[in-house]
Amino acid sequence: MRVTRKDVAELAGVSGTTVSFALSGKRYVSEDLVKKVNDAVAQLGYLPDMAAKTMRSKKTYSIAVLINDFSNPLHMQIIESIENYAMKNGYFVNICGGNTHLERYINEYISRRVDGVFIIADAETITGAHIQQLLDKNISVAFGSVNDKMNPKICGVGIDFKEGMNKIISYLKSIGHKDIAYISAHDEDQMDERLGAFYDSMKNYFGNARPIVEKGDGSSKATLQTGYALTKNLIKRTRDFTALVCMNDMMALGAISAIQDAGLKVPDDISVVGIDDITFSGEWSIGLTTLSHKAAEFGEMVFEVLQDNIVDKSVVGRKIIMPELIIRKSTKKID
Amino acid sequence: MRVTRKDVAELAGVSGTTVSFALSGKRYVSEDLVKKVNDAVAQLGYLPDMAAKTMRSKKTYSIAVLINDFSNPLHMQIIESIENYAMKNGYFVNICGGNTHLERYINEYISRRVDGVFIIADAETITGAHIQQLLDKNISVAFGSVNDKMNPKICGVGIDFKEGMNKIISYLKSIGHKDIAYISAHDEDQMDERLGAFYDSMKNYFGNARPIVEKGDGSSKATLQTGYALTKNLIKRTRDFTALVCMNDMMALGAISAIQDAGLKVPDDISVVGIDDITFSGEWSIGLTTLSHKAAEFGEMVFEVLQDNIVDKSVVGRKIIMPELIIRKSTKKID
DNA sequence: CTGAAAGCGCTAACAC
DNA sequence: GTGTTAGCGCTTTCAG
Repeated sequence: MRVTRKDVAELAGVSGTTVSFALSGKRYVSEDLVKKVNDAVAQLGYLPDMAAKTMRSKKTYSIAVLINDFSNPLHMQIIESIENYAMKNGYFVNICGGNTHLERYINEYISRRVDGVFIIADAETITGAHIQQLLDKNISVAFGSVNDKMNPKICGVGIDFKEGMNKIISYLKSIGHKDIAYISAHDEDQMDERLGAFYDSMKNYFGNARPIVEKGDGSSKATLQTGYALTKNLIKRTRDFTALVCMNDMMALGAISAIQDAGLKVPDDISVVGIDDITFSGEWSIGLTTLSHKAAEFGEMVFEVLQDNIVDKSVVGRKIIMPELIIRKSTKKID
Repeated sequence: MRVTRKDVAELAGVSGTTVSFALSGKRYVSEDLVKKVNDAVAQLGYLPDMAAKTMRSKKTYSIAVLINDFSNPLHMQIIESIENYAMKNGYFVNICGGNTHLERYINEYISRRVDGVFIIADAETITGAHIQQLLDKNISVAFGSVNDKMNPKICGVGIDFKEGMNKIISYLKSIGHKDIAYISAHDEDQMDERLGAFYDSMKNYFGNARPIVEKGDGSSKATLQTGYALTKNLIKRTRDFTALVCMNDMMALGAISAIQDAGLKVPDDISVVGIDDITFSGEWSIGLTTLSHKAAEFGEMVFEVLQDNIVDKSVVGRKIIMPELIIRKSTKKID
């Protein structure tokens, strides 16, 4: 049924070993035989059996992505990019969703010997013990964030929100804004670097320690709906701002909608800035000014740190993406 | 390093064979020994080696999803659902993107012995020959659509757009609309059942063989931007409609934006209906009335037909999802 | 009722 | 330069 190395060897008139080495190049094989082997491979349509390879080498050339929010377009863009680079390097990508079957996933990773795992899920339910199980089995782990307290064996690619927020605020300042509000779905805590960065930036650029902020309760998600509701409340509370920075693009879209519903115009009355640069932010009719995390680069880096660690466990990559401000039409100079 | 079956056997004081059968249940093992084995497994934290299993059984308990549009939220919802059911049944999901490396992917599928492949990518570049390669190697194939001319060995889950469109049009009729327009990113051809279904429904319900339709050129994608542009053109051309059906939700969102820009209101002046029910359609401030394909069910069915075919190649499942109209706030009764 | 042993397809010492 | 062979960890026939 299946074409095996042995078939190739027979057709080429050489030993199985020679087929192996001719294909891998790990030891010299005369040109003559290499050609014979290649011909036989082509003729038979031979494809190596990964399971057998894995059995010997203990490598699968596959990584897993653990994600819990498939509806976040940014996550999907990152995964698309990871997959792209993985494939270029001969790796396969497994996708796993939700935090519900976490224990199961960890076991599967071990059972199936994935070489590495990228965790983009909200880390709440993932404990150090889970991670340790993977590391114990020599499986590389990368996070979609970076901080000082992280287990030193875990790789990571983070985003420099501080600098990113500075880019937003300095840009708004440069076009004449100084009363800048912010909407956040979450309350301020260690999970949300964005809000902290906003406070810092406002202090840096304006010496304003108490900027206008509208926050959701602990349970709200950073959705369009939340953006709409928060902005509605915000406008009811005060109109003392000319620019609104939103925790992410979806919320920004909701915010724009709320602003328009209130009879105001974007960007004429209020400039709106998002964060994330998800695909359709650029396609949006208004054209959302937003902070891009460069999903394609992000994905490439994730794959890079993972692969480096897979190859050599002593190399633990920590990279930081410098976000870039994409100026579109939702922001406008104040006269 | 790694705990193997042999270790379990030694600790439990039985043979490797008994460990196998105690775990698989494929032959009787005395309760006594089963307990000993289970204890040893727990104590050692033994996890089977999938590669070795695959080597014997020729099964990987994994399926691959081939997708070319990660930015389509509906696709992601479907994948999330597939993954969910796959995991429940002990399967792993591989994700592969883009049509660029198609040849590579096919080879990887064979090399890695995935049990099945679900193809949700636009089928343009995927030829019958590609599919045949997979089928030849006993790999199951499922499409995200169904039609009569399909290779009889390929499973599929389709959507009944005809009936779905009837639901839209009959609903609009029931609330007093009769001048109903449609925007489509693509021109009419076999790839786009939706447009054809619209013509049919309009004829059925109103005897109108030439309803108002605004089409993009062959190259435009069904994005928010396209929806905006088409609607703008449409409004410029005619205002002789009270309801607008859009090829998908993203376009509907663009349409709403264009309608508002034209100084009209949704749903007071124009009722808007989308198709797909992507996640944030419900979260949208306006609340989009849309046709749901029930992504969760869709994913479950895809996994089901795949698994059935994996288990028994003579079972080629073809299922049809009956879409459901979700009525929200973008549509309104005409007085 | 349980164990021994062959073999899945591959790699990499170890021969020659 | 090339070939022989011993496993990798598992399942399953065949013996007992």
